[in-house]
Amino acid sequence: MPSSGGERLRLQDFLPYRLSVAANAVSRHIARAYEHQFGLKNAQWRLLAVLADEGPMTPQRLCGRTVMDKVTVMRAAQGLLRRRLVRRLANPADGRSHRLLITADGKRLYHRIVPLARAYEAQLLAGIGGREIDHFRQLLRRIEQAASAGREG
Amino acid sequence: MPSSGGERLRLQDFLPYRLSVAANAVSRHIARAYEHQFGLKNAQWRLLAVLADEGPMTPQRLCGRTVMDKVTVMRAAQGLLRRRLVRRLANPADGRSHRLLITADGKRLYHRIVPLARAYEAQLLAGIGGREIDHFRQLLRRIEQAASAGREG
DNA sequence: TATTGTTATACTCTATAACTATA
DNA sequence: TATAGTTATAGAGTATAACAATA
Repeated sequence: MPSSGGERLRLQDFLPYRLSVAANAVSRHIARAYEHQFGLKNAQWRLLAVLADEGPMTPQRLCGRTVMDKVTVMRAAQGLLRRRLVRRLANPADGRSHRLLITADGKRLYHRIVPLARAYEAQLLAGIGGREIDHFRQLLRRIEQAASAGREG
Repeated sequence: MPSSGGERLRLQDFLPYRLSVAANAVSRHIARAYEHQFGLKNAQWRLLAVLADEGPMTPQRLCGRTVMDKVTVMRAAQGLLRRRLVRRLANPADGRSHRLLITADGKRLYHRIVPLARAYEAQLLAGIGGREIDHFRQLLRRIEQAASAGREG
């Protein structure tokens, strides 16, 4: 009988652990699939999706929208630029900044991936009711906010 | 209006993305707190918790119990060994293998961390009912299993 | 001076493979 | 030969800091 006295904690029941394991399994699956089928890293797929859905935006704003590090966004953008899936839009008013814009090629690739992404999401949630899914999403958001609260990055 | 034709996907509503963002925020918080207060990396904390709660076990089994890479377990174990928080138990029947055993120092440290871990978990779930939490955990497990299914690695 | 983008450096976790010593 | 543990190497994401160009 290990750890006889004092408090104990089952890692298997520790929410941060379960959250991490689940998220990693999902991310790893997607990373492998999209890398294999489309040559896109996770970070690149995130950028492409945001640019396709929300229009041109600066690298700085992309960091916020994708919750990724500045360096990660930089490297992902460079890969997408090299493949001509996005291009730069200069900012006449401010020579320092620019916006990234998805190209026609980028949109085509994006529209090939969307159905697969939806299908995988459905597969993850197979057999779970719509109300349950909504509720799950809400709790996930609350946990995310609780975890993000009180950090000034 | 970006992405006028074809299917679109809001990254902000894409479950794998939300899951990843939430898990990363939680993991980052813990990593910083425990690194700062106890000098423990996430991987080291996982090992310590499993060894404290489940008793001595081989590195191989630890990989399975913590869902971490072999190399990650190796490096984490080396750190814990260096600090005498765990030690090796030789296996007389098989000279190749051994088990890792948490030491008295390791247990002391573990028992200092447990209340903090519980408190943080409670903080993440503040204001959420017990039944809701159970349900959330169930769905998380289902998603994890759906994501892990069909990989032989 | 402050900010945008960029590069450099380092660290963690992961992935693959090679190596050792036992079996 | 196969396996447990170990080490080497490389990649992705993160964190910090430095730098150039512009404001």
